[in-house]
Parts: sequence; C-alpha cells; structure tokens
Amino acid sequence: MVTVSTSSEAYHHGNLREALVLEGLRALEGPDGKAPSLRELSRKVGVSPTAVYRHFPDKQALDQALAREGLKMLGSEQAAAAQKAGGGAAGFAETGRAYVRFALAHPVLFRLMFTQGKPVDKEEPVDEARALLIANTRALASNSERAETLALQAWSIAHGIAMLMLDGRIPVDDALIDRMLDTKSLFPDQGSKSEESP
Amino acid sequence: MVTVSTSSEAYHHGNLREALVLEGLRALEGPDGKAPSLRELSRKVGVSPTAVYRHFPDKQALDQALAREGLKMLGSEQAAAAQKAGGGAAGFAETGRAYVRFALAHPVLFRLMFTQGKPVDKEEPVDEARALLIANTRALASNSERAETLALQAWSIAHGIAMLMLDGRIPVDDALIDRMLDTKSLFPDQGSKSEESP
DNA sequence: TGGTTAAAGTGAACGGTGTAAACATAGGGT
DNA sequence: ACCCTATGTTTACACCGTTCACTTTAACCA
Repeated sequence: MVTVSTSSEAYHHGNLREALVLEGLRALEGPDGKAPSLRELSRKVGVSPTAVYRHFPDKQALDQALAREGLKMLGSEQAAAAQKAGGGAAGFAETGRAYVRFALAHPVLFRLMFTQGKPVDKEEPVDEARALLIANTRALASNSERAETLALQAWSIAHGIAMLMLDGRIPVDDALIDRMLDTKSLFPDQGSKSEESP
Repeated sequence: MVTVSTSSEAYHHGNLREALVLEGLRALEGPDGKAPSLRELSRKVGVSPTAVYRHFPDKQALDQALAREGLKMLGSEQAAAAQKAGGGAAGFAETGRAYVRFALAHPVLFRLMFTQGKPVDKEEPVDEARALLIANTRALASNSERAETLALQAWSIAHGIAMLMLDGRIPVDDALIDRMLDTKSLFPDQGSKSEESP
C-alpha cells in the first residue's frame, strides 16, 4: 500500500519526492534571495506542478521537508564544530559560532527553517542541535534548572545574532560574533564544574 | 509641484497614503497570521489596486512604511517601560521585556519590521529603540567598547527570544522571559558604575 | 475668472502563484 | 489476463504584484 517513502528505487519518472527536496535545497542556496516556488521546483524537476501534490499535501509540507533537511545539516555542522574544538566549554562556544556561521552561509534556508509555521505542541524526535545544546549546558551549569535557562539563553543569543545579521541590522563581522558569543563574559559564574567526563 | 507629502488635508478621495498605512497596521494586527496583500489593502480603503502606486513605488515600499511605523511604536513602548521602571539598570531590563512583549503582541508586524529587506548601508535617522539601547549600555558598561558589545548582546538575546517564541521553538512564558532576560545573571560584572546621572 | 496642467485614480491585461478536479497511464499482485 | 492503485497530466480558478493607456479632478496662474 504505502511504498516505503524513503526508498531510493526509481518508479514512474524517478524518485520525485527526493528530487524535489534535492532541487529545493539547491534553489535555496541560489543567489535569488528568496525561496523557490512550487511551480518553479516542478519545472526544474521536469514535472507538472500538480504532480507535487502526490508527495506533499501542500506547499508548506514541502517547505517543512526542506526545513527538516536544513535542521539536520545545522545539527551535524554544530556537532562537528564542537568535536573539533575538543568538547567541553570550548566546544560549547564553538557550537554557537557554528550556528551563526550556518545562518550566514545559508540565509534563505535558515529563514525557511524557522519561518514556516510550527505547531508548537508537536514534539518531533528532537533535532540534534537541541540535543547537543542541552547536553552541553548540563555539563556547564550547576543545577538542571539553571541548565535549561542557560541553554535557552545561549540559543537565543546565537539566534538573535544570526537573525539580526541576516536582516542587516548588525554588521556581519567575525570578530564581532566572537566577542558577542564569548561564553566567559556571558556566563562567567559557570564552567568550573565538570569540563568533561573522562 | 510636490504637494507636501505628510499633509493631513483631504484631497481627491481623502489622504490615501495615510489611509493605506493605517489600514495596513490594522490588518497586521488581525488574526490572519499573515501580512495583507496590496490588493486587499486597496479594497478595504475603497480604491483601485493601481492607485497605491501613486504613493508607493511598489509593495515593498508600503511594507517599509508599515515597518517604520512599527519601529516607532516599539521605541515608544520601550521608552515608556524604561521610564516607568525608573531608568537605570532596572529600566534597561524592562526595555528588553518590552521588546519581547511587543513581538508577542504584534507578531506579524514584528516579523515584517525585520523581514523586509534592509539595504544594510543606508543609515536612517536611528530609531528610538536603538538610541535607547546605546544610552542604557553606556550607563552600565565600564568602557565604550564593552558598551557596544553589551548593547548588541542585549539586543540579540531579546530578539532571539522574541523570534524563537514567535516561531514556536520556545514556550511563551512570562516567567521564562524574566529568567532569560535577567541582567544580573547575564551581565554580572556590570552595573556598579553609574546607576543614574543626578 | 477661466483654462491649462499635472497629480490622483481607473480598468484591462500580463505573467506569476498555490491549489482543486477530472482524467490518463503504467505496472505489479491476484 | 485483468484490474487497482500509485503516479503524473491537463485544465481551470482565484489570487497576487505590476504595467499601460486612459480619465478625472483640483490647483495654480494669466
């Protein structure tokens, strides 16, 4: 009945769903500065506009698929950055920088990831980025209540910087990012608990 | 030749420009969750769609006018909040809360204010919000370099909280806002310099 | 005062969008 | 061999922002 959705088999015209997402991601990286339209995507993939509706209930669903893909990318980039920095407090800081870097590198995707309406209550399988964030603040904070606040503060400041830079409100400047994200100045009372578990 | 643009006189059908902005602001407060279209606005004002083009070069210009109006509102609300709190550090904190409160109270307007493309280099007459921010951090920080970083950090965290809440990434919770914006925990080394000038 | 002129508003049209409905086709399982 | 269902197409609709050619109106100046 339901053919396994993420199959890589070729059917009628190839794997449309995958092709659409792929082409969508490509278009989002383009210099247009705006997200691609459904019709534009269908054109590039070589299919009629309404064919899209066999794989997504509406445009928003397609956007959500693209957003999920973006979240995955962001998560893995953050993880890689944290690991390269050797984990701990340094890794945590690097996580924030990676967040802003990602936003600046993929402005349209990043906006899409957060713009398209989320149903708030829907609890998705917790993206990697958030998991990382929580783990890192747990390691840094004294108690778990403070840890959650810390996590949200860290997320908010990174997100704020990213958005304000994307919107041209704040100059795009690496040194400035470093200064603003400096965890020692932001959260000076934390960090001397357990740098890393052995 | 150019009849004074901001005149409150009635001409042909009334003051279209003002009417459009007014109706636009009203529509932005509506429950639709989306910004009004040019045609929708023209309909409500009782004028043909193309009439709009006598007062704005394109839709974006109209949006910018609405955004400017929103910035004014935000600025005055922040100023009022700071003043009510008695200025100083307390006033500064209240400024941040007012920012987030405004975003939550006018989600569509707030998004519009920051979404519509800014030319980055264009130096507008510095909105009140930013002026307030700078003044406040000057009073709190030890040196002016640190003051600027502080200002941008404060702005970023408020903006981040606002955006993440609007996007349903973070629960909308007044207590949480207070905890996250707590200046004593965020910037503990500041604040003992000059609480207020006499 | 009366006429000219430029500002302000209109209507039709174009290409674009997202989406619905009815129809076509292919290909695999019984 | 057949039919069913997943997949894709065609046509159509309502909306959008914008352009063009046009009419109306009001204000200014001779």
